[in-house]
Amino acid sequence: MPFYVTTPIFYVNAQPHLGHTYTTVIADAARRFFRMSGEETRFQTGTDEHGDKIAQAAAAEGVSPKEYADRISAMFREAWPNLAIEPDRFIRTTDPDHVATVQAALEKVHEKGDIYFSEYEGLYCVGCERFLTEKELVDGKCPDHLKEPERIAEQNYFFRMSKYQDWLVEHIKANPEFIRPERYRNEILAMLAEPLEDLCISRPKSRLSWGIPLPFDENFVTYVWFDALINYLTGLGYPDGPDFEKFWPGAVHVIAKDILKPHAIFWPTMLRSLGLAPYRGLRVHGYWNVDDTKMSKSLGNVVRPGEMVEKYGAAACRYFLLREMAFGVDSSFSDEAMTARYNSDLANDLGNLFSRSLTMARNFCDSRVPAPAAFENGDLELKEAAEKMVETFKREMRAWNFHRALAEVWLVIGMANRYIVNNAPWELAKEPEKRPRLDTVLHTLLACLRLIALCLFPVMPDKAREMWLSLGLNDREPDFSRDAAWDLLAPGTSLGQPAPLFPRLAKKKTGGKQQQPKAKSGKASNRKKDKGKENLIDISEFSRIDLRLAEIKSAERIEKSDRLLKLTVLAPEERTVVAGIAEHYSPDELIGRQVILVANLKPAKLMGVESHGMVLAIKDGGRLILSSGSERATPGSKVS
RNA sequence: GGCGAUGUAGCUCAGUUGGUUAGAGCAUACGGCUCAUAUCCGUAGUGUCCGGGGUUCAAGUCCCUGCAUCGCCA
Repeated sequence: MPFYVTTPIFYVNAQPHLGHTYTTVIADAARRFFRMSGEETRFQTGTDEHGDKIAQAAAAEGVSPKEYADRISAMFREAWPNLAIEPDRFIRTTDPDHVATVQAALEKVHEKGDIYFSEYEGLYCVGCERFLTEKELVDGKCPDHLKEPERIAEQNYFFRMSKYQDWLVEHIKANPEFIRPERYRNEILAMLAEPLEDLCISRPKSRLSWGIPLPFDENFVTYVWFDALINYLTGLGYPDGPDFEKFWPGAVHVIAKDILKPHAIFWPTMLRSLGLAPYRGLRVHGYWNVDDTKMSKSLGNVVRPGEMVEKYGAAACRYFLLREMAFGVDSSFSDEAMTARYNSDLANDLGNLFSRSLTMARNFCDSRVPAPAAFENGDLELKEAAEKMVETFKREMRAWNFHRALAEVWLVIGMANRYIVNNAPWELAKEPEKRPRLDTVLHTLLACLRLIALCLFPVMPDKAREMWLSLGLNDREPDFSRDAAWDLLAPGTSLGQPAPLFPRLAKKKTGGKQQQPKAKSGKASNRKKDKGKENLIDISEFSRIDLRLAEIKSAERIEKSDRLLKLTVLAPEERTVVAGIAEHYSPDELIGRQVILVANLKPAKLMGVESHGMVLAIKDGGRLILSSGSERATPGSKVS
């Protein structure tokens, strides 16, 4: 069946980060895998560009919404080629064909009678761009934006989603593969156990003009989901395009867990109303934390794909993302973890395996594929393991278990390294009568490397091609039907010259201590010396603490706490900090004061309020004195 | 508050339908090799499988309960 994989279209209110990168990398890897499995494939990603937030951000910059969207959208489009990500279509919700498709779809659903006009009254938060329920409010304010929502009564169009609820429940129950992993399927079934409300799909133009006008009422624009989700159809040329019939039955959407509900509930009911089959599958992944902390702008720990690729290269980044995260659950990124994977898996195990193999082929066989003689048990074991690897790899990739698929490949990489030591080709090379054995061993080894490279194509296309070419194979896209046989290396073929595939990365230096290799005898005494200095920290340890000047914008007491104040500070971005200073300072006298803030402290919830940093103060007996500079300075200035 | 997930070695995790002395990788220590990117190979470990109770000839695995962490819903 043709395979059509999509990422969500990413909202242009933020620049590409690790989360976007992961979604897009796995979509690309999956598409490469299915293409190599002989399927026709199509892969689409893009950007979502309408809405209040974009209009406001553009206004703040003094540009038009389209100009603003152009700029951010380009950042996404330009980020992907650096990671060997090759979508067939990069779609934008401002593309003319998309606007037309949204309107056509709305028209159709409207004609069917699944859209109705009704009044809605509620508390609207401009920041969230949505109505909030009373229960969501904290002290009458939106907990995310710390603003009181406005009470708005307005008339809007609604999609009769509830009409399709029973059908959807049946469909999910009848198709275990529809939503995966299973935890998310269960979550959706739990949500569907309650009656669904209909979906508001419009905003009056008076309040929001940056959107796609409703075809049946010029006074309204389409609100988020009927605009965004339709992109999956637009890209195939719905309703008449030649690709639509071919690819739609094989549609697989990759998403992060935050947009599960729209994709698992809104979208299938919309498709049903349109008279279309539901997509084939939804694949839901978890979040990437950074250094075990939520990734967030205010913490300044956002990982950008550009920086990551520059540091580690596209292949290593793709490998890490696919290997490190168990699909579906949250995982953690850190430079330490990345470096460890890079050095141990890529440089030491895989890279060195290729390097030593090609070197031996050069030294002992004149850089040509040798002809094998009789096989021994050890040879056959490696062969069987490599053949099994290909099968397991295919099975796990199909099941979206990328980490397991890769673990299987590395199992065989380990075996190949052991195979070399067990057979010691350098010993065989010393005795001319062992020539046939030497040839057999190196031939077996190279055949094994060929299958390893084959499996790695979807994961790291560029490096896999390097491996492939260095094995003397021709420069065409390999696939699993033609190339998965064990021995397709013609004796006599010339091989590439050995070169490090993944040069080792320098280990992170901890305070320069490890720069000098220590004589073994000196080790014990060094340790003792270090012990005496335990309380001293190195300058590098200090520099990990991000101290900044912050200006207090507002302050309020936290209910039921005598000591805590909730502060909103500028540093330079706005953030919420909880400080235990209520017994020493009143909220009023704090406004406008400048203090020193630990800006990269792990966020913590205190009395229900999440604090993003710590304000420094001096304890003098019973007194508490807030820290500050002796003169005023720009909020956000670094303290060092 | 309701529902659910997770809890296994210092770290990250695997443990299929209950079935020998509970595994892998990383990290650590020691030894070996020299083809290789200071790489590779071997050996050595450490575990109250979150606590408590139960079912069973047999429980990391099934049931009940408590705790912790996380998620979703309200």
